[in-house]
Amino acid sequence: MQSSPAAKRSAAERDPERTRNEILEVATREFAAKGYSGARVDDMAERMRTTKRMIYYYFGGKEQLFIAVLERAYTTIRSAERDVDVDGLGPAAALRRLAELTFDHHESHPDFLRLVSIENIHHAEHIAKSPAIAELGSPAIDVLARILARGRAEGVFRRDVDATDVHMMISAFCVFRIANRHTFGTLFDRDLLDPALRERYRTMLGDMIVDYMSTG
Amino acid sequence: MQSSPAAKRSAAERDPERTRNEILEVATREFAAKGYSGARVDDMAERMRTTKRMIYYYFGGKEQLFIAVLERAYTTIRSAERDVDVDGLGPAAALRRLAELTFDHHESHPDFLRLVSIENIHHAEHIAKSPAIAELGSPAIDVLARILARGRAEGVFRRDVDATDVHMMISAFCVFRIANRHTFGTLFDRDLLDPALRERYRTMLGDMIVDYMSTG
Amino acid sequence: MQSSPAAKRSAAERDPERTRNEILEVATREFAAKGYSGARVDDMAERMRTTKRMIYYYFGGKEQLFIAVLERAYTTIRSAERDVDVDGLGPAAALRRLAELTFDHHESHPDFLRLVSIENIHHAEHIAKSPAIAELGSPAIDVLARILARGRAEGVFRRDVDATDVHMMISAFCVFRIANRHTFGTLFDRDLLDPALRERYRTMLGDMIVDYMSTG
Amino acid sequence: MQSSPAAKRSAAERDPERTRNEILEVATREFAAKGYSGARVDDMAERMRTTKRMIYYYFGGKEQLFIAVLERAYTTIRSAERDVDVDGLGPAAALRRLAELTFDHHESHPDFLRLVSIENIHHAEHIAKSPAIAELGSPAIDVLARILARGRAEGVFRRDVDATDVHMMISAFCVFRIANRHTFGTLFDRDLLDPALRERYRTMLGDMIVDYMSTG
DNA sequence: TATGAATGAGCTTTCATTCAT
DNA sequence: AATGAATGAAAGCTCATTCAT
Repeated sequence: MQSSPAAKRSAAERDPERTRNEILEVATREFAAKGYSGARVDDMAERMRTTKRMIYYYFGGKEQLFIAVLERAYTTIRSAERDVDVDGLGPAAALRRLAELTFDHHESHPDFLRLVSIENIHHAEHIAKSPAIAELGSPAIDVLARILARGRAEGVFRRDVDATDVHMMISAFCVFRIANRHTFGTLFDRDLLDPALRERYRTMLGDMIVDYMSTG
Repeated sequence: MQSSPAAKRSAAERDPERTRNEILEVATREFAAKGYSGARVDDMAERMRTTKRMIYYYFGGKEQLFIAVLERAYTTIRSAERDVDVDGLGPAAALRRLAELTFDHHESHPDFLRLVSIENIHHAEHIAKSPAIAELGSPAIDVLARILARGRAEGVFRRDVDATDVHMMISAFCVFRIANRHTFGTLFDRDLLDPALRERYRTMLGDMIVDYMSTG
Repeated sequence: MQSSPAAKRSAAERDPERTRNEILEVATREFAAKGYSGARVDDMAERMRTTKRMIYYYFGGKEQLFIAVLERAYTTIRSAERDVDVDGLGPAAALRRLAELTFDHHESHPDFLRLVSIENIHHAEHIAKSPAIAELGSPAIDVLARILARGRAEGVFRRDVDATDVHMMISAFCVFRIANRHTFGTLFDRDLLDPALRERYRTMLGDMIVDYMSTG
Repeated sequence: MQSSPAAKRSAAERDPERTRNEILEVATREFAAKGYSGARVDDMAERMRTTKRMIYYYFGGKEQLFIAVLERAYTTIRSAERDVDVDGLGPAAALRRLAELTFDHHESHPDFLRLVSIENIHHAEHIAKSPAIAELGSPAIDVLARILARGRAEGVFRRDVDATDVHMMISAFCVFRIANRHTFGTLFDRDLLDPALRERYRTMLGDMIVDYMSTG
């Protein structure tokens, strides 16, 4: 039932940090691929150098493991948001740059959005249990708020929308492309992630958000 | 040992169509609430007037039941799309009307979008198995194509985008509001489905799509 | 791990009542032998004609099974108590007869007292969850109360003790002999259940209780 | 992952005797509370200043720890029995005094009797493995034998019973009150350990044993 | 004398499904 | 057209214990 531990290098060579990380990596893939309920602890174990027992040793259980996976995923995107540099740009260009950052991050982290979808299916009950995620804040919204203020001051942005709503609009576009890829592709015969279409959608996003902010 | 079927009215009073429908209704709620893997055939049975055995009798198994649930949900929305009337309206107003139809339908059918999210988690493998869903076509895109052609002919729409992409843009906004409600609400402390915000988001959607089409 | 069900006669030949009873019988032996925590559902299953799965089908879980086992055991002894006939006897003889009934029942139902000991280790939490056990009442105490009243009326019993305390005194003697058999035997080198000593202890019990009631 | 031992004072400050004692104390409580099989080595460790590893270091395993716990408990009661002073008393008073010693000891050491019950559930297999416990002898029976001899010589005790049986009779009463407290309380709605009833039961015990010995 | 990290074996329970009429 | 009883297979999790220093 369980692959012989003899066949695995002895417990990740007693490097706890590495073991922990390997578990998180494998778990991220498994949860993203099959959802929270569909994911199998046994299947994860089979793809690790450790045994299933270690998952419980390090994380306590399937649910806590899922929470840890979410924490890692959110930490990564929040960190990317924090690093965005829009200082030298005008409001419109800055807005476009920020939107593209979201676009790019989601494209290069397809597992992240799957986890978010899964978490929504479960009514966000797991992130609610993670103080760590709440503490990450929302750098994107902070940056956005500053861009919007500048744009309004300069008369470039004529809409009076708050940063959270603009963030929602950007996210909606980026998230849909990834999260609804499969049904959309099947029903409308268009692969939203076709590399040939990438630039088109990236530009469309920037245009959409800049047009919206500039009109009114 | 299963709850006494004697307590349940004998097999939906021998009305097969009604029994089938009740199963679908209960199953829709259960799948939407817990996902495909998280849904429990036993739990569904407990909420029915029939027994679990009937689910197998009528549908064959959990997967076929899920496919039937998806078919019903897609049939409903396609039918709403087919009924939209934009004939007397100018291109911009028609575009807005169509977007609002999607907005309204998703808001009044929250289970539908949950099912779509779930189906995406499962790589759309179930709708791929349903010829019925493919046969429904995509009325919204057909209507949209006609609106866009008219708009371009009248010089109102200056963007050269195809109907599928515009449909994607509209859907992205509407879907995100519902499907990502829980994580968004938890992380940014804003309930996207707050009735007090409904008109704001509905208008924002129309503005967004019309602005985008009119600029360029 | 699990003995092939093919080797077992098909599901107790579809006789639910019989299957239920067999499970209870095997479970009584296993719980009595190893305690609640020490008992293994797997071990029970191996001694049955059914599979482990049936235990969950019929009883729901290990705890509910234990409760059902207790219910059966208490039902049996209460029934024996209800059947005692002391009508033609004088108070002292009746008292002795009742004490001997308890003595005999405990001796012929060694599992019962082990279950009671186990239940006490668990703070009686399981019988507290069983309305069925509470409803059995305590026939022994009712009978005893009548004997004591008669004895006092006739001047035979001079102690003013209530029935519950007399019942306790009788039970203490009978229970100890069975429940503490092992430690007592090991420490004092006397097997309290040695058949050769049976009459001696049975008489000792009657003498003890009659002497106590008659003095004062 | 185990609670940081850094949070615990380093190994009981390098006082082996103290560490050993703390382990025994915590283990006594845990075993008494949950039984041998129900007790958890992990739970004990959590209540100690040392780590779980030390249990194995000092005692070897769960079973040896339980044996050590029993040894400590039996040593304590045997010591109390050895200290009883009945020299200036007449046989009846001495007998009563000895019975009360047992009554008092059991009342003030509730864990002891729980351990004895638990050990009986396990067929006394652990004390059988402990030469130390056998070597403790049975002071109570020795004292009792002398009292009985005196009583018979003086014509006060007319029953011809041996000391072991009298000890059994006394123990039965005292043990039942503690060991069967929970089921008795639940079933007959009487808390045998209610402080208000203490004197009543203590007197009842003395009367019972003296009456019995004096009659015949 | 002490200890942080790791773990094999086995536990209770669950789940979609089928048997037999 | 319908159903009560049963179930194989596997899931998540726990437990006393040992490894390696």
